[in-house]
Amino acid sequence: MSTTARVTRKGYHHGDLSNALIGAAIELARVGGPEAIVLREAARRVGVSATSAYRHFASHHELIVAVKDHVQQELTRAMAAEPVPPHAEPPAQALARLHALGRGYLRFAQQEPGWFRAAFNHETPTASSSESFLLLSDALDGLVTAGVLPADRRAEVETPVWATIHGLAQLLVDGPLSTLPENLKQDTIEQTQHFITRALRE
Amino acid sequence: MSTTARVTRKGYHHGDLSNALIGAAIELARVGGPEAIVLREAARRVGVSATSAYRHFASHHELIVAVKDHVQQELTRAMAAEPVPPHAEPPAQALARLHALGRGYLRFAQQEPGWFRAAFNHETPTASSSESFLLLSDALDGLVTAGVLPADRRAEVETPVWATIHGLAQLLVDGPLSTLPENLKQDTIEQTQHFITRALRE
DNA sequence: TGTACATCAGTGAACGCGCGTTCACTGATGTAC
DNA sequence: TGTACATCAGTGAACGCGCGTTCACTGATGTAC
Repeated sequence: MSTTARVTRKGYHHGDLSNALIGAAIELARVGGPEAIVLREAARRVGVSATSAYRHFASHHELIVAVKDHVQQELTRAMAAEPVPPHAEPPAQALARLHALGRGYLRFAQQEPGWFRAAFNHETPTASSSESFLLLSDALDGLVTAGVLPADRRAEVETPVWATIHGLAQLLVDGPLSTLPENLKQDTIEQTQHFITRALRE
Repeated sequence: MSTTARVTRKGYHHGDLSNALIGAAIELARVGGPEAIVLREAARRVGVSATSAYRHFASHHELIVAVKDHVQQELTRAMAAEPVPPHAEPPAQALARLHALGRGYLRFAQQEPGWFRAAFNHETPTASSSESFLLLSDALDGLVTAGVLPADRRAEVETPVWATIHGLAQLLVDGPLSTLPENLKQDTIEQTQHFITRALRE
């Protein structure tokens, strides 16, 4: 991606310092979450003076926002990349599509907890925060089309579905469920998908 | 409560410094969340040297844990304190009880976002983290007794219900829903309660 | 093609800050006789 | 009831650290003529 394009330093000018700093900051967040995004450390890793960052970011906060933006795109990617098991019947297919998004969300949260925490650290709404929401929205439209969800319930269901998956992710990654053995974590995920299906189904 | 018992300083010895420090730290968390729990600042507010804290806590971390513990008890209290509108029919009554817990949870999160964040900051399981879970567990038992929820689904429903409310709280307090006007926030809460009811009901 | 010069993208030193923690200390308290 | 003394609960100075940011600077780049 653009943020990881590495141009080996060819003298005084770096060539792609902005992206290099973001890349280093992303790596910091990956390991230590949002509070590990330290401007000086990012500069250090790129092999550049701390001050140079100010040619590309007005402040530490701007660097953080850049990382959040990237990480939210990664979340969206993980959701979209989750395979959808094929089903013959449209209703089952539409549900499978929704549940794949949920699995992608949860997989991302579990595999990259630092990034996940960075994505949702406080409200700092970035441009990319809506992208994953659009995927959910599409999947719900699909449920209406497939006749699983009545059209008049479509709107009221959006936030609850999101909240359920998001809450489970929080509990598994950062909360009281984080100490569960992996197989029990998988069980809670399946239970939750089942729970959502029940709430949606006419 | 014990942590807020203020003994006016009567000379060299404070008398209740441990609780006074915890109380100050709780106030810091209230305003600024868990990362605002700063040992030196708590000591400053109590009017005592920073070092004195080490007579009562082995480390900064211990102070944080004490705050988390308190704050989790507050959450439990908020859940238990939420009024339950009376219903004639046992099923409706059992559902009302569950939903009151949810409302208490969400009210606490919205009214005291700093505390809420402190309660769930990373995993640092405290003794009190299970208390609010017990309330949920009781309410679900009540749903089984009232015939709303089949006994064999009782277990699989616990985590999803929790996740849904917890997720909504996160989205409202710290996440993308935090910028919604208050009335729309209330709408999402009602939608979510309805969503849960649907998922539970036989 | 060569040169003057504005602009751009870096540098290194320094500032001010506040943190958690250690250390050797001292004043206050309580207990044994 | 008085006193010696151990223990307890504070103190103040200091350490080492790392942060974000500012400043005046300098080397590299690109463009106008």
